[in-house]
Amino acid sequence: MTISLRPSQALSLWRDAALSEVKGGHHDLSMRQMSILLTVYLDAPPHTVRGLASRLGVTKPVVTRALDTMGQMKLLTRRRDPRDRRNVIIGRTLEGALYLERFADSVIGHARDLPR
Amino acid sequence: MTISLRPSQALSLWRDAALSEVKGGHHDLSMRQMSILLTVYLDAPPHTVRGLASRLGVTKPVVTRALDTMGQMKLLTRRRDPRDRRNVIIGRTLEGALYLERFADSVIGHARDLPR
DNA sequence: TCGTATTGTTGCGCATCCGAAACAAAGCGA
DNA sequence: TCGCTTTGTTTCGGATGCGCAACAATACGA
Repeated sequence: MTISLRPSQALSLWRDAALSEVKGGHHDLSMRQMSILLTVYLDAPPHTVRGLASRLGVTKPVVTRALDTMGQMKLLTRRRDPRDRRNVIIGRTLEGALYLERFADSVIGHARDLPR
Repeated sequence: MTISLRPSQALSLWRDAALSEVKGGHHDLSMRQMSILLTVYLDAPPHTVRGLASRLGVTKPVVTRALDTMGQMKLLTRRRDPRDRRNVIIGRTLEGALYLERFADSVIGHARDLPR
């Protein structure tokens, strides 16, 4: 499946979706945080701090802090790996799933009526 | 022109583009900041603080501070309106245009090879 | 000219973030 | 058991963000 976009369409799509998010008064996540959240929900588990850090090319403290914030927002969870208690397993939440589902719908809607 | 996306494709596209941005070590803009930047570059000028604030549904200080930050990043400029010196006109820069051009290419590239 | 409205900025107290380094806890090999 | 490694968190100083309210500068009508 190939989806063709022209530059102005790509930017319009991003702007419209981000704008809906802002106007909706939801979380104001940075690109780093959004990358982490989406990776947790799109890639196969398990997810660890170390894994996410290397996947994103950022340091571990960055991931730890993003988990602090988004954990407090109930967008994901943290728990110790019982098999290797050094690891922390990052899990999904119902709230996070609903948030991304709604976000995806927003992107889809804006993609549908993009200026030609 | 109608572009059809399924939810997982919408999220993958956003994730891949955001991830490239993060891994590229560029600016870590929030959705609010990105909305402002894109609005300035996509909508017809002139752009004012008040106009952007109402367009985004945020307060004026939010816009002022975003302009502080992105102005320092050279992504846009501020100058007084000579006709009504209460107004501040927000302008584009070469650097901002290049940044968004590159970003658009990234989105396009990821949209092209999206999983079916 | 004088009062009032409009525009953008700043001050306040507080929360979050950064990178780098130090750190505690857990696993593991000899 | 005793280092050594690995994992995630915390600390540090400093930057940035927030909402809300007060503010200065400018415009404009009576």
